[in-house]
Amino acid sequence: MRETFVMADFKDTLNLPQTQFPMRASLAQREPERLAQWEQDKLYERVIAEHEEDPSYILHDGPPYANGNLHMGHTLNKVLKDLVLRFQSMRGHRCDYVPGWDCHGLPIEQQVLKKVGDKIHDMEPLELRNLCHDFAMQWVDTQREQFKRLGILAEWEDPYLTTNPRYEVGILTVLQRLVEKGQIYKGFKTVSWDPVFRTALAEAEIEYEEHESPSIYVSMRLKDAGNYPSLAAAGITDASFVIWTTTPWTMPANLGITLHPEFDYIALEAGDQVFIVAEGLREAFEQACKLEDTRVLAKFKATELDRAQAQHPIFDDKDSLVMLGEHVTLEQGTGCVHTAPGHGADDFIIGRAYGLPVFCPVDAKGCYTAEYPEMEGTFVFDANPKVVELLNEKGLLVGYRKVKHDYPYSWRSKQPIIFRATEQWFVDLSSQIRDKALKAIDNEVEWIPSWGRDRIRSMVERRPEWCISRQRHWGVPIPALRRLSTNESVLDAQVVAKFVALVAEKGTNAWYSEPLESFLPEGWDASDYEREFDILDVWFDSGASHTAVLKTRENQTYPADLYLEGSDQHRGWFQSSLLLGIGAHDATPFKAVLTHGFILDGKGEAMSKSKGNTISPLDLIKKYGADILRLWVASTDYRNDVALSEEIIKITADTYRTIRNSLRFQLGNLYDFDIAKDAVPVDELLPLDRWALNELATLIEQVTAAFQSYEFHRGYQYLNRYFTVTLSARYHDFLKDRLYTMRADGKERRSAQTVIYHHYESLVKLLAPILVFTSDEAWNQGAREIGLPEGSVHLQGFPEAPAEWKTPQLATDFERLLAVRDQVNERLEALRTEKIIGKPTDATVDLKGQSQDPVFATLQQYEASLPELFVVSRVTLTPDESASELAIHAQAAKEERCPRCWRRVGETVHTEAGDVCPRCADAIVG
RNA sequence: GGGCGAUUAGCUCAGUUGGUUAGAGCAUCGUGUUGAUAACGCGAGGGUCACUGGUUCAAGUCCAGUAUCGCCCA
Repeated sequence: MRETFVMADFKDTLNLPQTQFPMRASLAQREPERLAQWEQDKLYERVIAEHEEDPSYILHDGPPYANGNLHMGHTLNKVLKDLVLRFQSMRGHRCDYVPGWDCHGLPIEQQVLKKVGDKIHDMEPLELRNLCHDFAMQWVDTQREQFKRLGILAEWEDPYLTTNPRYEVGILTVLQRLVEKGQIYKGFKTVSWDPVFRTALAEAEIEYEEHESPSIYVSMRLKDAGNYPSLAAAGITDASFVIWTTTPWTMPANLGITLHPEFDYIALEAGDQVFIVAEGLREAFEQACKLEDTRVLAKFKATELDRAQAQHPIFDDKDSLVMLGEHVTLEQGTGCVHTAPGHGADDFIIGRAYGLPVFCPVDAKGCYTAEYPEMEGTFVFDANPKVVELLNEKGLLVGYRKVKHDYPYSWRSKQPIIFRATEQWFVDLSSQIRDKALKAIDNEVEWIPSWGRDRIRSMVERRPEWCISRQRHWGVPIPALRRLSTNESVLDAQVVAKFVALVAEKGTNAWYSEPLESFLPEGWDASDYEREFDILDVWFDSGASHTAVLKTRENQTYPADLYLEGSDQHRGWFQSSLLLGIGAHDATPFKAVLTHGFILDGKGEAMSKSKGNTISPLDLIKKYGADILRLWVASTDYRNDVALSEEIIKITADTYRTIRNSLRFQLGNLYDFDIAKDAVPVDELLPLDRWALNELATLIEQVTAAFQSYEFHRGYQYLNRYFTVTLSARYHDFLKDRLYTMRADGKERRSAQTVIYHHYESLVKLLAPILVFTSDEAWNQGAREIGLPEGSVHLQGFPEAPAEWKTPQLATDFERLLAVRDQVNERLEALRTEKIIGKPTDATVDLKGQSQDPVFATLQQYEASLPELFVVSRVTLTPDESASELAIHAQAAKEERCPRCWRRVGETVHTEAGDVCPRCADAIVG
């Protein structure tokens, strides 16, 4: 009872940590408060102002699509951008960051159409466009708040929106330049067509799903079979090609049969019929059509039948042309390929080579036109069974079954698409743009990681023409006119220019609302023209951002220093930006492109709503706080895909706690320290403190190098190891005795405090790009408690270690000492296990070694620091020239423990407060 | 099916131009402290470096193939 009282008494004489910096972060509650403060203080503007005179570093934001809540992909992307920018800013750059949104396009239009329902039929395009606009703006507002909540610093008050007239002018300026350079043409091509939305689709808008199709084998009679030598020689007068297709509805559009010029074909007798198929597919064909007892009557090369005629399967009065094409394969079918130039890309190409017309008796809705009167108005997928039945009735159906295969579906309508020849606008890549783009990819852009170059290169090399027109309403109108007298479609640079002038004032709605005359150049006859209403592909919108933003806003630069997006954008935005940049300005819009991977779940599988394994950043913020999410982002090697699970976030939160507590410990031990008055000059610091300062200098260099090369996860690892090992397990642990028990204003304690002060200041700044809320909180608390500069940490520069902090020799020496410490710890642990000691200060350590041994020599050199380093009560060093290696012996100290500092040093001095060791006596008396 | 990637302890990451028993932190287990205490220390266990084959005196590291996962395309 009495002893407890006395101990409590001494506790009051110690210099224990004191701070108001709370151990618990309560991020979910406190972050919004700090955010409000930043907004009130106009933090973003102040950061920019701080770097007004510095060289700029422009990261150009890729616009997310404004149609839903943020998901983890957005989070990863925007946090990475924020990390880059905050680091660059702190390193002395002016980083004007203009965030953007992609606001046009089918996904928005479709969602609006869903809400509108049937009313769409009596709605003017302008009315629909206005609804789409409102819809997009609402999501812009929502996402903006969500991005802000993540702590993303940006020009949120004036983002770029692809619907903004100022931006639309940029889009059309690019179009105008391309028109002027003759890089836009109208082509008649087979395109992927969404019959539900009645629009051509970009490749990016197509996905593949399992689909059940009828698989049919159809015979088409070869005309004048007896005229062909190989057949005649075998006495064949009547033979039929067998074609295979899974789209019976394209049979009416058949104009030909394509064979491979080098394959062997056979005339195969089956019952009373003779079929012509590729030899290599005979077995598969017989199996599929259940043919037995067949016999090969003749074998010949396809070239023999080039340009032969076959009977059209649907129209009795039409023929089908036999052609030769390399694209025919032996993978499936019969080697005789049904060719309908109006419904397939390969078909279109081979048909053009043979001079066939394009026959496409299917309209925009996917229904047969009057060109196939028997089924006019029938939707093609409904027509499939009817066509099959018709072929069966005509005796042409050789085989039939149903197959499941991957079939292209519309990205948005989720319905199967068709291929259909239509008139569309294209950007001409064939001549100049592609070659220049490839050169730029090779020579002018840094790709991070480096394989990005190969990836985008092969994509650009193989990319077909870029179809930029869409038959939709929600987008930037292509100001094309139809000349009635010639029925030609005209895209004229002067018209585009006139339109651009009106758009600046009234937005692109002008195309719908203004009189035709206002777009016509001098001398054009208004009665001979009418407007067309195709709109631009949204990839053109966003791909023009370099013109609409980088070249338009004064605080931006062309090219940008960095584009930073997911690796899917090699096909998307990076490519559209590059092609349009080259096309319009003959220059790449970016100096460097950094890509990140995708978010996967804890098992390494893609997150999707259908799998139900998605994690919402909004939920995580509510539960853990944005700083935890940001720390998680910083911890990942995002160049690959990154896994996310509740477990991973929890571990991240634990790391956060370690960091926070270490900062709290440092702050708490500086409560009576004034850097201006109490600082110990660097060259007078105790060796241990000098060592720690050198460690800090190394950390700063490591973290800086890691951040500079965008490897935040390496910075994270360095920081984490520093907090757990260098500080918590070592330096802080060494220091407790000195900080708590020695005289408050003594040089020993002030030496430690000096170094801790530098640590606190540097560490908070190092963490600032990542833990934006916590670092600011810690900085403000530091301003209150230890005299750090007032204001936000985000107005501070990134730390740089003064040369005098660096003492490589100490690092080498301490490496040796710490290795000995590890061995000492093992001995102490053994004593602890045997219940001989409890805390390390219950023990003393004896070391014996050869005085020549470098380790022993180092121990001798730092003899005075050893008890502190080992956290024991006494260390003796005994030279022993007979020892082969360093002998470490630890044992329980025999001495009484000082009731104040708990060290067992033996000597006691009487003071008014009680009997204590001499050092404590000095501390108490002051 | 094609292009580009990835695969090192339960988790996040290191592993230098191929060169000794593959490292760190977290997590786990054990334990100490109770003067960082919803905190901190100490110790321990845990990896056939996805798999198979090859090159080499020597391979986590180079080559080829396979598997799984991802992005893009067909």
